[in-house]
Amino acid sequence: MRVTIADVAQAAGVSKTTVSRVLNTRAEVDASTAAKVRDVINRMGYVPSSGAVGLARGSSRTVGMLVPSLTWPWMGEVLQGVVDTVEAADFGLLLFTCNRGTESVARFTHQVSARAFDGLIVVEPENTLDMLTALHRDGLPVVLVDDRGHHPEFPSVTAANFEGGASAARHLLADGRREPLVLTGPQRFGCVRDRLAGFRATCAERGIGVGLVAEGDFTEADGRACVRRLLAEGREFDAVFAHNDLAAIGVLGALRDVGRRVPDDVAVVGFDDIPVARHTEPSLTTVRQPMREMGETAARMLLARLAGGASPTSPVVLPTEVIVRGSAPAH
Amino acid sequence: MRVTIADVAQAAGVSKTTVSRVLNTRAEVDASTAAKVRDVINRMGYVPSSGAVGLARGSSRTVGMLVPSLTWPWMGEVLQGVVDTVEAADFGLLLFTCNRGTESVARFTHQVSARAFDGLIVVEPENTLDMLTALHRDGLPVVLVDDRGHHPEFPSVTAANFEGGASAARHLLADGRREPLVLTGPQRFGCVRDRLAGFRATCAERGIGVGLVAEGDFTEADGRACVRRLLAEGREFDAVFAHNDLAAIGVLGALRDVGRRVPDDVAVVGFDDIPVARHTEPSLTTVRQPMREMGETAARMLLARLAGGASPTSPVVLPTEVIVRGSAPAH
DNA sequence: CTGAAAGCGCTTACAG
DNA sequence: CTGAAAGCGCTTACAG
Repeated sequence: MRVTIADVAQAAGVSKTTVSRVLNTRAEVDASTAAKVRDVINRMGYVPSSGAVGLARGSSRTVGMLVPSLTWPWMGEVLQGVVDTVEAADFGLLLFTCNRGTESVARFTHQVSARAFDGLIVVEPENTLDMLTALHRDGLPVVLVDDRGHHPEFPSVTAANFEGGASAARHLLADGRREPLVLTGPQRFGCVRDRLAGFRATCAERGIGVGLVAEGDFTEADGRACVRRLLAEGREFDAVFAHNDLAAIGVLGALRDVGRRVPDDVAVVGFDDIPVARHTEPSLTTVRQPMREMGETAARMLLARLAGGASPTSPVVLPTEVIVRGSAPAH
Repeated sequence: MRVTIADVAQAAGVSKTTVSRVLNTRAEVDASTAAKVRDVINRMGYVPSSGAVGLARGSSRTVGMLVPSLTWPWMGEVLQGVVDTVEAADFGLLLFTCNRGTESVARFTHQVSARAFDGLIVVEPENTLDMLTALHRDGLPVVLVDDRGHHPEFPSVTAANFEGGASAARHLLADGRREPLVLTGPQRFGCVRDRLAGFRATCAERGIGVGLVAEGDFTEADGRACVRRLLAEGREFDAVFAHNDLAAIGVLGALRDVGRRVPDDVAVVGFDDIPVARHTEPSLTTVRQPMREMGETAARMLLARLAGGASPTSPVVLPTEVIVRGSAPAH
């Protein structure tokens, strides 16, 4: 059978209390006693049961992570950032998705109440916000990785959306573009409004109006359809700022279909810098969101909170960066 | 404070034993007693502590998953398949990576010994195989999602690599191609040898020799370099079968660079069907691996094993499928 | 510096 | 059908 703290105690000729103390490196233990115990521990290959420790201490050294979907193009980077940070702190990561609606949410809340983890990282909690608010008020530490909404109730990390939009505008204007189309995401998202506002503000500074703004839904199909429709209506533009890369890919497709050259006739800038971006034809210039860093930051914030620290009351904003590729080269 | 089984027992006027029995839907409980207890449970919002249950029962209703990296293009699909299956069975999923070498491995083994989970799913365990073998012999149920090696010791799920290679050959031959180049992955991987063997066997059946085989390393850069080098050496081919999509993308790039037209001059078939494949120029014909289904299958196998069932002794092989796109159209 | 005992919140023989 | 008690493997006052 597996070796327990009692086995170690017996083999070392001390009490379980003493073994526990050397395990938790309490100062009070005599050096030679500690050495002896450590020796036995190593010899027997003893590792404390995480379940028992958790029960006794009332915490599990585990954080939960709730994501809407694991197959979104940028999710892997966020996850990797979180996992790296959490593992480095010797915490476990319990992963949940809520892609199957009510059932998943119910299952998830259950896990929460079961105290399976000490704190929670949530990525874009669109349908789960009410539940999260309740849990948070109930004492569960929560950190959001979230660009979509503004949720002052939670500590959160987000990308510099306003500045990202502004940098897209600067890039296009520097290239001499004067008639931009902005293809936004759903305008109910905070990130969308911020990206648009940043783009507009910069254009306004330079005396350029943004006449053409279309609301999309972040999908490739929609990006393609939208550009087709506008061209069919006779609208003209020499640049497109799409609010995410998938939509930008749809834009590239539509432009190719109708024979407009990118970037000669129309320059295209996306947002996100998902892995596909470097492989489109032409490759996609885009405003990069530092997804991995966002995951790392969220995890660090949560761990700090669990260690007793305070959480920032305003969102932590990470910088974006224009990645220049073929679809909108430098001037 | 949080409500415990003792609180429920007291409020319902029964013993903890009885509460536990209705919790675990044992038959012996009187119907009206059970109803009363259930009522109290709902009213108090009681959920058993997973840690305490785990300790008492000796199992955690949690499975672990160990992956080499979370940012590989197809990992999200595997993960999603595993998570969906595991969640549906009311198990938790503890996620680990071993991308930081020895340190991560050590940390991970520690978690295992701590009995943080009941069983383990491992994706492509290149450096961790010795450790896994030890754990498995020690009684930890393990299932592999693994195309790279052949590990008879473990239950595993894999894609039909031989047949996948054969189908790539059939597709290219049907299109009239007669001089294929095969750009393999590292030949120490079982999947690579199988894909190559399947391709060769089908060509041989049709009387076509495979004169040109190059060993690559699965990266885009290598795929590009390899094709460049072969062309510079004056080698000719009218088709490329790359053993993964990333390498195939490199191939497309190299061919474009030197002005060869795809698919007119050279047809290209990849392997995997990662998300990028539909967005390359031309879009990539590829042999699809059913990543999500592989994740689901592995999870189901592990859960069955944890429920006391036996595991299949030979690998479970899931079918591949040729996804026809622009780089190698149907004849 | 060290240990006996209680406690964390459950489950499970065992007895009735 | 129901409950008192022991036990799962730890930690932590408390006493010495």
